[in-house]
Amino acid sequence: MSSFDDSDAFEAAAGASLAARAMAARPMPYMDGLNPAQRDAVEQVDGPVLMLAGAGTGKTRALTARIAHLLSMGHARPNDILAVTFTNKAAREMKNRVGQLLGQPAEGMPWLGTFHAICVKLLRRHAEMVDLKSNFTILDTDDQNRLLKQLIIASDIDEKRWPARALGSVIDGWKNRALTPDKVPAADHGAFNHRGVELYEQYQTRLRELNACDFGDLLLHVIRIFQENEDLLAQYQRWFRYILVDEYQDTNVAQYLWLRLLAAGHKNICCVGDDDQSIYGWRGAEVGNILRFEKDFPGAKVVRLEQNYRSTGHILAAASGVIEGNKGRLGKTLWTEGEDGHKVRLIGHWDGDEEARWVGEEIEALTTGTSRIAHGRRNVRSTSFQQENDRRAKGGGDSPIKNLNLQESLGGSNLPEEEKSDIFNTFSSNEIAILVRASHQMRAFEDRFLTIGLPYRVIGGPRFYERMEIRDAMAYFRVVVSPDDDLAFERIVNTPKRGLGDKAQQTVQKMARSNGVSLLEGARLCVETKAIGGKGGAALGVLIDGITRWRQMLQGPLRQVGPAEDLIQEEGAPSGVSHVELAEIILDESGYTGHWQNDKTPEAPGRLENLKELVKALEGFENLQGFLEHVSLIMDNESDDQEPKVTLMTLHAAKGLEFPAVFLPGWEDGLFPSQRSMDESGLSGLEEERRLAYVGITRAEEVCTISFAGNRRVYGQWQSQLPSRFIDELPEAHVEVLTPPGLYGHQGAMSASASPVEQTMAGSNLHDRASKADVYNSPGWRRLQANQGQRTMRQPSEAKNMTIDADAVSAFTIGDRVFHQKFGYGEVMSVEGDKLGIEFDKAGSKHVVGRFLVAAGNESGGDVPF
DNA sequence: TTTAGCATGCGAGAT
DNA sequence: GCATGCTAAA
Repeated sequence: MSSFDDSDAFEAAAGASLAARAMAARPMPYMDGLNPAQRDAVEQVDGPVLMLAGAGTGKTRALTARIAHLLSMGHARPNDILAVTFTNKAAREMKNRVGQLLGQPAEGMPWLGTFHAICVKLLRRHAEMVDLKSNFTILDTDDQNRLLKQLIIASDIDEKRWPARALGSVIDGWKNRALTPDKVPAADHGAFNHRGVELYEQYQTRLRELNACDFGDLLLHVIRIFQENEDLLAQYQRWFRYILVDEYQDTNVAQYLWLRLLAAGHKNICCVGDDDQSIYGWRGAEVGNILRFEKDFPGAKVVRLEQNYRSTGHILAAASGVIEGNKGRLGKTLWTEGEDGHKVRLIGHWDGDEEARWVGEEIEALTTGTSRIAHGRRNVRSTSFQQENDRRAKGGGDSPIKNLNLQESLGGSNLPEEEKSDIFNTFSSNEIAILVRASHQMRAFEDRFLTIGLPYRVIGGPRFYERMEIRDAMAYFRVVVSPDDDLAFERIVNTPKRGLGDKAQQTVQKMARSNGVSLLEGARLCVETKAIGGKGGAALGVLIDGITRWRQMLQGPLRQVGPAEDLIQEEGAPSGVSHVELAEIILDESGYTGHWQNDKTPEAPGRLENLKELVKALEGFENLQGFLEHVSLIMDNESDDQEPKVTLMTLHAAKGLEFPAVFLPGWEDGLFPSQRSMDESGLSGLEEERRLAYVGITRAEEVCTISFAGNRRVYGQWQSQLPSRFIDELPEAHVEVLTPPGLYGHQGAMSASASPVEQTMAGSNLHDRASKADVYNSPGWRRLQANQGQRTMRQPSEAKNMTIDADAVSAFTIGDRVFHQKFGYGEVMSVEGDKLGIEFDKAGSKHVVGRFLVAAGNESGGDVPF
């Protein structure tokens, strides 16, 4: 515990000078430019405060100003403040911005972080109170699933019918609700074929044996420690004199309990959030927490931030119109001093491909200034964009893995000068985002953008550390650092392939179990006793020798991993090998790098690239132990490429972001709102979807374009779609209905038979929906319907075939110059069916599927269907 | 033991 | 439509 006291003293000193500096310059400079509501939220220092911050109302600004205020007015020292966020990104951003307000980096805020990071810190100190050692490992979802799978199989349950993932989410659900196995209510006992609770219990036992915990445990263990040790809790209550919580609407029951315990004494808790942006119910968030705040904390002051600095009047009005459909809101009305701007644009398409094609064309129009919208674009909006850019330019962040996140996810910071100069006449690609409900919707857009050569980036998907190669590499590091890490050993023992299949691995398991040793030791015994012989045994022997050798190369006398701040690198490592070099050696000598070098699949170069990045990331750490300590909590996936690109992501991923131009495709009932959401959660599911719609619209600063398609392929099957009910809820006065020019009727008649699908499009449904809402009386809407009425001839499947034909491989012959999104320019060397052999200028020779290629230097022809 | 070929089933995804 | 995971063959 001594390190705790020491670091506090140090941090207090640092904080005092922070505050002094800020004060010396001018009293309360952080208040500059705050509106009255924001000031209110900043100045109400004591007692419970709920800051209801609508989208784009300067929430982070107010929150960081509040921290600056607490510090510089002497209410608190940096280590007196507990500030929790959900994501590392948010924590980083808050740190940076507090630092900026105070004129120097806010290094000394030890308790600003995510719920999980703070819990890790607490739990390392008090691990023994919950039967863990302070060097416990944190399992991620993947580890968790493998462990659960073992338990399921051991219990003689059919893993096919009852997959580990399902059990994992059941258990996570319980942990989100702070339910330990003994507290699971009877109503839930049927879960997982009535074996859920029993398996949950076994799982917890295994975790304790492995000296490990999962993400949920981080919170639950800390809660238990607090509940069982009044004195300790009281101590922390005194230490954390001021508590701030970001995105309070996303807290789950466990987080709520955790906060309530800590705030119980002084009640100086300031929660910031927006009930209208609660979109994470499916992962345990309880909107109820924010709705109940005033009951939970009697006498709470509620401040509403309603002045919006982001979006135009029409966009705000459209968003407000939609969200008003929800019941049980705390209620806010966003307003702006800015212009009304453009109305929200609405457009219908024949099918998903046409929607993607139209969006692609519209983006080209926006970026080249040929769109009507782009003309006369004024220099008004960009306060927020500008601020964001400034912040990023200064930023860099204090993250120890800088290399991986030089830029925030959108990469907007370092536009070349010429881009900046005309940014206000047209839109840069960086300023445009396409936000989809489900990630599979992205495919159509990716295909289209690759075809027309429009640069795009996808946000989301697997994070860096979730990638196979990263997890493999980390497993190697883990085995070297802690030889007892059986889960890691299992992962790497036959990766790359060493001829050690199920049977050999079972032999190792048995050997380890009967001797009561780790798998690594068990494997050693297997080799020594020739229990595993032949080729496999030899390879295993090589691996074990390698691990032993690498272990000796670890710097200094091996110390078990403790709290990160206790890890002090010792000078003059005996081996003379830095941990970065060691990492390279491990990956090389294990054959792992070679494995990917020999791999001919198109992903292999990317994976090698990722491994390089991983090694680079190590530079930011003192040693391997320190790296592993932090990595499961903080690695993220942000690339540092500078080229302006359109952003493609899910609505969920877009929360908290903003873009001058936003496309919201796929507004069709069943897709959005999602059928599954409504089936599972009924009205509350629908309301969450509606909040998602609200989040989507409010991401847009200037131009918001909603679209839907009449036909869509769902799991390979064509389905006719109805426009989303949320479209009916858009207030007419703020919507402009577009008809895509030249989109319809260019195909020519083919067959007169009208399928049910086409009748839907042509006939009553669209029309009924429109007239029922009595919204779309504009000429554009009528024209749209009329045009659709004429088009009774084209099968969706035929449309698709035509697209394929036009895109087809045969478009390329040997000798053609081509472009590939990932590998760049190259020349066609061979053609085999849909696979093309390409000699790339930079990336060497590869086999690529034809549809990922674009004819180079031929943008206008050949590659564009129709 | 590995891998090729077929059956299966599908949401959003921080920590 | 495609990724995942199993069974059959090499």
